[in-house]
Amino acid sequence: MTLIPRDFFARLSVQVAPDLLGCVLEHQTADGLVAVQLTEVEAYTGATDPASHAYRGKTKRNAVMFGPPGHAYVYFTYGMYFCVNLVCAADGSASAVLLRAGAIVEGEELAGARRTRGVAAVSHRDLARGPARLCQALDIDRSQDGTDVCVAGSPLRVRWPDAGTPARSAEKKIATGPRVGVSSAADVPWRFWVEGDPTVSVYRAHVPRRKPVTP
DNA sequence: GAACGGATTTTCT
DNA sequence: GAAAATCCGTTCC
Repeated sequence: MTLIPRDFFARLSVQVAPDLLGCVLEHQTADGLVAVQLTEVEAYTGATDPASHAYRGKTKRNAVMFGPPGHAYVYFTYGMYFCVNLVCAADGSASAVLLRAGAIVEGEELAGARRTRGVAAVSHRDLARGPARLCQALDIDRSQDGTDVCVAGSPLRVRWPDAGTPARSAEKKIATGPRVGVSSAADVPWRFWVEGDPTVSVYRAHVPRRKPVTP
């Protein structure tokens, strides 16, 4: 098991994002270990990216994005869900990669239990298919915000793929396209995924939320 | 297979 | 007051 060095993240998020495909995110909790191999990510920057949380400057929520690379930025969204990012670029520069989807490679039973919570069973491909689902399967929430993922003692960390699972080799093609759920800067192809992988979430163009009916 | 509404916090206007 | 880096159940093709 080899963790990814911090230098890897000390680049622009657009460069880090495609290299992250195939890497494995692990979360060690009291219940056990769940690991997910990434198949879909999106890059975000700061001041020059209108779709980024950091576009309008530093807030209490996005402060971690402005910090040093190799840390996790976890945010709560739509009143119900968490999404996790890995912070890139130098300290002081807001930049991150959103982890959108992946395949569970360890702790699948535990991940399934977290995802279903007693309801219908979830198929293997759907366990971490989507950013909020990925967090749910790994039991990630705001208490992991700011966690250093580059140290072995951390409960949340990122490592290179196993030797036998070359997801990011010449065999696998990487596709790019517009980011999901983003209304501004939709022309920037900063979404990266492993072509043909069943765990990649289906693309949905941004649909503006219909305004509430006020009779 | 696609489209819509609901849940509900953080942030900005 | 409204929109957002979402998911899920329901409804209608």
